[in-house]
Amino acid sequence: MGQDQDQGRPVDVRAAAQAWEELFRAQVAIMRRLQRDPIWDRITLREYDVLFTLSTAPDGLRLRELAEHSLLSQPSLSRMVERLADAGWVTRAPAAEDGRGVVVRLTPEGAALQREVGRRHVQAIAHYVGGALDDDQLATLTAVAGALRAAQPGIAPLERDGAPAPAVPAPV
Amino acid sequence: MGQDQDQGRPVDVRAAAQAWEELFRAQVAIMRRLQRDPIWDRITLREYDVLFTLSTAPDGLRLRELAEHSLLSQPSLSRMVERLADAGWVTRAPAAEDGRGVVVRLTPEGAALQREVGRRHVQAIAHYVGGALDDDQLATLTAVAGALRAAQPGIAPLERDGAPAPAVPAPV
DNA sequence: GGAAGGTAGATGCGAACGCATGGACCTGAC
DNA sequence: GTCAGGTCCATGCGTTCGCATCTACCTTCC
Repeated sequence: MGQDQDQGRPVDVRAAAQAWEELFRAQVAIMRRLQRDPIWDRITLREYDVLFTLSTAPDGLRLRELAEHSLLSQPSLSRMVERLADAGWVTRAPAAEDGRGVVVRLTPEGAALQREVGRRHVQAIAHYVGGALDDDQLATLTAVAGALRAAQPGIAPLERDGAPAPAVPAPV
Repeated sequence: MGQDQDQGRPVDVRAAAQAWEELFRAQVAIMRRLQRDPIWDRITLREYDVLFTLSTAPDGLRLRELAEHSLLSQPSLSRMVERLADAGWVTRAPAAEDGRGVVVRLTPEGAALQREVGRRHVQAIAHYVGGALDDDQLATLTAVAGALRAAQPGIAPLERDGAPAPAVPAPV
């Protein structure tokens, strides 16, 4: 039935696959509805995600920190921030402590846009998610999804075919 | 028919937003790990999703039906199916009942590829999801996410110019 | 101090995306 | 029959994506 895990606990493969499929499908269903809401004419949902993350950091964030919270690859995020800066919603400044770094900060216009879009977006979330689950279910979902995410750093990545990690290309 | 929950019960906006954020972040975290697995050298995860959906339909699916289960827009899905057909993994045939329609079907090669990749993919899911949650949590997650998705058809889309909103910052 | 290796972010480039639209076909009213 | 409107899929087009790579800077070790 189960498959042995590194921690030694048997894992129900079918139950895990089913849970992932439901989680994934639910997320897709909600996301598609959110994206159809009539509030994304000024920024895209992905751009909003970046503005939202920045809104939680008054002193700005390094591009690297922003990438950790983003769905995008580093190059894509770099270009998105460039577009956001061109639009006047963020500023890019050299990092004081690290000559390689870039600190991204919301402008007042960007903060205002985030608040305005966020106000309508959270209402939509309450409509689609809060309209489907009661308070107990919301709390349960928050707890279980949080546990799932929190456990990830402690789980090793999958190796290729049971082979050991690839050797360094440059010997001595 | 879905029930109209907006009229009977107040929605906790903050709890709904928090649940959505955790759901979304957990999905992103797992998806990023899955995409890094060394099993996507022949097809992408999105292509696998299409092959998987087709594997559940021995008689094939209309492109329209496939689009309902897909994350892609209709044009993107149309082109993806074209690529899958060029690779020899699916066939496209005119629909018998509808001259506009296209029926997409797995080839034996496509079915074999789906099974092979699927076998490794489900192990990865068991590793990342099953390694993070116990059986009770998996069952809970399956139930709540399923309820969230099942309720969506009964919830009306958001209208332009919605109701006034509280000042709560919204996650993605 | 200086070389070696690692990290942060930018950029070239081809692939894939979504939006808008077009053409073919179906349906229903008359 | 035929015409209007809707549905299904394909295609033109501009945008955005990720991968690979590059430059610049930091850190470590000798």
